[in-house]
Amino acid sequence: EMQSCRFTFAVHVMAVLALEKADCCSSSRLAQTVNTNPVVIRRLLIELQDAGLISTFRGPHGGALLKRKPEKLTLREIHRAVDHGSIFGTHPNEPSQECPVGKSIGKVMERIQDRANRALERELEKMTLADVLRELRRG
Amino acid sequence: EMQSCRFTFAVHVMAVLALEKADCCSSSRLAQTVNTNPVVIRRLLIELQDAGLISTFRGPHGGALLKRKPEKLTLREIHRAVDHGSIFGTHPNEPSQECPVGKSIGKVMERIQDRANRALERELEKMTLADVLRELRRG
DNA sequence: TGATTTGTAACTAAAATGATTACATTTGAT
DNA sequence: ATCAAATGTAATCATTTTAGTTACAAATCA
Repeated sequence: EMQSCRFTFAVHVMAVLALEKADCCSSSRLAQTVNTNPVVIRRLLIELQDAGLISTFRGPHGGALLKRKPEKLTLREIHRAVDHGSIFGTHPNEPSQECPVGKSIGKVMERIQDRANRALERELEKMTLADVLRELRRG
Repeated sequence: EMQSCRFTFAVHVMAVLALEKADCCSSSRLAQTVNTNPVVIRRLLIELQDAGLISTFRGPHGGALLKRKPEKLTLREIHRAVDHGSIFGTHPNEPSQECPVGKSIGKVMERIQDRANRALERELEKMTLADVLRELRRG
């Protein structure tokens, strides 16, 4: 099903930034550890910055900095920053309005989506970036 | 992000089958209400059948039949039948093994995935096809 | 002034996804 | 037996999504 690695990339990047602490980390260095292109990283950093999770700086010794303690940063926040949209897709073509199911399934699926999304976010909210660092240390 | 409408299609189809009760429903009729091609529906029906949720029959007056009471059929079962895979994608290219984060991030993300998936399934398990029918009736 | 880095646009390549066509197979009715 | 209706299934197409890439202007600091 849906396969975007944006959230995975974002968690990876945030973990590196957390380890660097006060040292700016350039998109090139981040791209190296993630093994992708710096522009892909920069696009991600912009969204993390818009969400208030990091700051970025231009010029020599520029790069990205974590704005908050890892203990106070949940995976839900990272997820919301980079992964909009919802878990399932909706009907690409409008279903038949003559059929009682087709007529109302849209609204019903919307509610199911909401519940599923909230359940996902509740779970992600239980995990912090500090938890990720802890597990990384354990290998 | 990920956008497959297979789960939405499946819930739609199952709701129609539930309303039809003992009458077989052909892939063409289902395709009409979903507004897609019969083959798309047939491929879906095969997976629902493999999961034991419906039976299909060939020949004239053939089609699909619900195998279980809607009250005893959770959305989780429908989801598992048609939507394998996981919520987020993983690194498309192996991250740098020199970086402590790159080295272990795979395992860590796997655990996060597991937790997220389980949370999603727990929520879907709380909803039955009968609940969907009830909401459809309310409009 | 020059080196370094972000921000951003434009484009490419690959993968995923639904839609479509075609046809063999099964089944039931006449 | 034959015919019509339906599934099962392979092959292909078109669209969309996604990551990756190139290029360059803008900012920043030494």
